[in-house]
Amino acid sequence: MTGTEEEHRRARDGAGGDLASAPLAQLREAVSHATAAVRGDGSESSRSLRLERPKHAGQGDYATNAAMLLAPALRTRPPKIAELLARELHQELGELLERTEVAGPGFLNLFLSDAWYRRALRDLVAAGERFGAGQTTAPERILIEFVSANPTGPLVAHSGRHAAYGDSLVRILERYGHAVSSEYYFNDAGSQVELLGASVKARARGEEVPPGGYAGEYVAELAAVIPDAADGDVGELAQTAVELLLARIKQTLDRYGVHFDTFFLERTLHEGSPSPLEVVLARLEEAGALYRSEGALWMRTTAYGDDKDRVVVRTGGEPTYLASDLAYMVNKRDRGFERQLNPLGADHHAYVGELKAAAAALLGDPDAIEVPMIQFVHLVEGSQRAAMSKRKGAFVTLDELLDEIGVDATRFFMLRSSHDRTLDLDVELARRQSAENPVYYVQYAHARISSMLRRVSAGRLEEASAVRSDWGEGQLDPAERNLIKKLASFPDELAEAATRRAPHRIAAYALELAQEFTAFYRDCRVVGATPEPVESFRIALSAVSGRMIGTSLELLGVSAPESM
RNA sequence: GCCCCCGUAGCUCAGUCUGGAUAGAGCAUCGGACUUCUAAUCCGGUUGUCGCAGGUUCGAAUCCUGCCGGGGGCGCCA
Repeated sequence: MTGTEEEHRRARDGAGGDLASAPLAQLREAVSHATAAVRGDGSESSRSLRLERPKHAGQGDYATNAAMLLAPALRTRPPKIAELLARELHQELGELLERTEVAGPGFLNLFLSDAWYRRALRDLVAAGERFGAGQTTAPERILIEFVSANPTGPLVAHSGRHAAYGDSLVRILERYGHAVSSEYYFNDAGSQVELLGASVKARARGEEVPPGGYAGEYVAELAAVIPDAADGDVGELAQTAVELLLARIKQTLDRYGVHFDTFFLERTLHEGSPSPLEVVLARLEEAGALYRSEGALWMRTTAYGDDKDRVVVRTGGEPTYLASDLAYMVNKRDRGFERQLNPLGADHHAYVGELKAAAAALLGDPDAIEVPMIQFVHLVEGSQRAAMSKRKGAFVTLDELLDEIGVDATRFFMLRSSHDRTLDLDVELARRQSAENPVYYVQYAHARISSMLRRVSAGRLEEASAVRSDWGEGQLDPAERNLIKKLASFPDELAEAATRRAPHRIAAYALELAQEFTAFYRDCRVVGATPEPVESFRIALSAVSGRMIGTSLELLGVSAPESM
């Protein structure tokens, strides 16, 4: 299957390999060929064969560990094998490879010629917007459901991490080549919503909210806004309150730049006869996955890998959250999504086992659903931990956070560290020293490129950005080479971010790219550089850099200003 | 008690999945650079028991085991 896809891809992009991931793909292919030649058979190269960027200067532009991997099979010392690889690579790459060097325990360090760099930039220009896009060899239809905060209050700061993570992942997965749809599961049924209605009514009457009810200031506001709340029916009050809160949540998300393809109402899983919920329970019943105990209906999730069985219908006849999720899971699959992503807060981690078991039972594969754990955000005020708990309504809303530090800084901070790590966000620092935020550094690099290119005439820019190879013969500056290498690594970074569901990789990349560009800007005159081919080369390099910084920021949902 | 995540520079974090060479950024701090291709920038200095201890390996921040510390969770809440 992937074989024919691969062939198709080659046919489409020509013999030079996939343009969208060139030029590193070409280099990797050359190493792969050389490895096969040295091994003496035509077999596929080892998956762990790597082409990496050495950490230290003087160790080449790229290095491969291929010799060390081949050593056991060939029963030869790695340095010896590296020599053989070097010979093959020189033959394959010709003038593109300046020299090689065997080093350390058996690394083969590759020093690429300026011809290779010029060709790399030419490929980057030719790939244009497609660079790094559509790399996956196995496109999937993916539904990612995220935030899904209960409509019982405004979004809190922590939801901002979920929203930024999910939205960025949508963008990353789409660019990687998947068909992605985003969804907000809106829990508008059940006891929590009922309780909200009761809380609103109590507030309208000037009474204390019921035990376990919602005491936040927004409840009083709702009570004031809804007509006749003091005498209203609790169920109707709840619906009205939920609608108002949903509108507010949507408004916040909109401001945050997060857009959902669908808002899915839980209520619909309970409507109709038989309802989707009843259908899925009947199906599980038939499969012998349900049993009755202590007055409740249980699902035998332990038969599907969970560590304990779970209640699906309570003693009182009310379905649990899991029951709705079972029906929801089937609904998603019936809409054609073969993979479901469902990032959850770390406080829900105990729920993962149930979801995996449900996927095993209903979708035939526990991995049809993935549940990335989003760790908490601690808002810090200087050295004090700000109150993030929902207790007594004392929390920081996402809107308040956006008021404080802005959309771009919030999104960047939320995304720049790994989602499975707790995040300390110092609001005071972000507010007071916003000019030193990394996000501004990246944006500034983008604005600077835009400004610089505005000085170049349209014709000149077009000419420089056309695919050409007459960029001169002079020696490139190290900063130019480093910048090109950073640009060339984008497809790998995108692949990493997509397959690991890790948007923070893109944030790190954006920062590194901005740094490399700034170093280039410092060391190399662009506009007015002489001779003409050098200026042309540098204009093209700047234009590609600007586009890649813009693309990276777009994947994060952060704006890329033309001027600052 | 059991389960999950985390522990890397004074602070905030990359790097861990897939072991590789002298462990990286930003902030902070000290010194320097604005007649500029935008100084929201740049240059230079300082900064490490990769929580601890074993193990596997030619090689461990990375893999395995145990422990310590922080956070979260543990049948009819979501």
